[in-house]
Amino acid sequence: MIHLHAHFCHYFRILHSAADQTMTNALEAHDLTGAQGQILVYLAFRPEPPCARDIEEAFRLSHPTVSGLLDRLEKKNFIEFRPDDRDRRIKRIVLLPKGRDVLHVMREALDRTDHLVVQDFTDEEIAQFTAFLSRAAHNIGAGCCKRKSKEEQTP
Amino acid sequence: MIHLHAHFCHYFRILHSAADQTMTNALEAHDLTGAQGQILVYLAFRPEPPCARDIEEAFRLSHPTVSGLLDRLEKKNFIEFRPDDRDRRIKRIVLLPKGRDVLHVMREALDRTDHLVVQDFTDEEIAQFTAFLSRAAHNIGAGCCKRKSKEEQTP
DNA sequence: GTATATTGCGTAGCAAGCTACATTTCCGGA
DNA sequence: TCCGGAAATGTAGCTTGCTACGCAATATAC
Repeated sequence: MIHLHAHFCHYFRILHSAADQTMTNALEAHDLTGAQGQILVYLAFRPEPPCARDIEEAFRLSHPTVSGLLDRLEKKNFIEFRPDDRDRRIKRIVLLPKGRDVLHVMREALDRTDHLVVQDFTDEEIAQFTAFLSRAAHNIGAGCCKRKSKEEQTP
Repeated sequence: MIHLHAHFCHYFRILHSAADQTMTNALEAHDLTGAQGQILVYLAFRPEPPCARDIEEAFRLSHPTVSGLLDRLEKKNFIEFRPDDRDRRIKRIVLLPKGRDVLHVMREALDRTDHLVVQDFTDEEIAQFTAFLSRAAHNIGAGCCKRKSKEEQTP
């Protein structure tokens, strides 16, 4: 197939779509999608239960998107919401045992997908590719966030 | 922001989402989205009006996705459908003047987005990054297509 | 202390991706 | 010729992404 359309956004869409489907297929048996699984991994990594806002920043997603993901995860009993003691606006998101049980499946799926992507890369090429992706993400993301992230507030 | 989630699928999602939004913002004044605009560019590049199936293969999209995109483009009069003389199953997709008029805007938006992504890359780094993306797309796409593409049929 | 701004979340409505299934048309083999 | 499989498209229904709006609670300014 000849691509005169080999712009970056073309590659990004194809890679995202294929990686996402690979993840989703791997998790199908557990009634999870790729996006939902990634949220669970994030929850496990956080020492304290985060709120929806934290997830929005970590994944650079809008809050209705995160809200929908969390609603579906709650309906399926992977997580639950817990009110915050100090701030009644906040709902803390708590990983439930059912969510914890699928973490290893998630991590395996992430690793296997990564491996598939760079299956014929040398270690050095993987490092270069990762560095390029990180720089590109920074380039395209710089200034796109409507709101400063909590860490870089300059009052 | 520290990312313990720096898996490839994480980068791919962020890059796709940001590139797509950049494109969509650039085209907002023309009542087009990024995905719709890319279809128009593809139509202009084809010597003969293609059918929906061709677009599905070129963009690696499912046919309901393409069907929806084309429906919206038709409603907005960027394209029209023309029946094929020989095969009554096929609807040829014809770029209308209104569609042709926005091509330069589209191409500029694509180029500007590309430039944004690699704004601090050297020419050699751009070439390497592109090569990596192409290899990754091949790696993750190999075998993912339910159907052989027309070119590589081995009867 | 009160008025205003900011923040966190909810919801409506849309686009774009998917699977699964149905329908029409074409093609090829018996 | 006819019948069954393949191919192109249509449609239903889901997830995931978005913007734009509204509301309640907190934080800040005066």
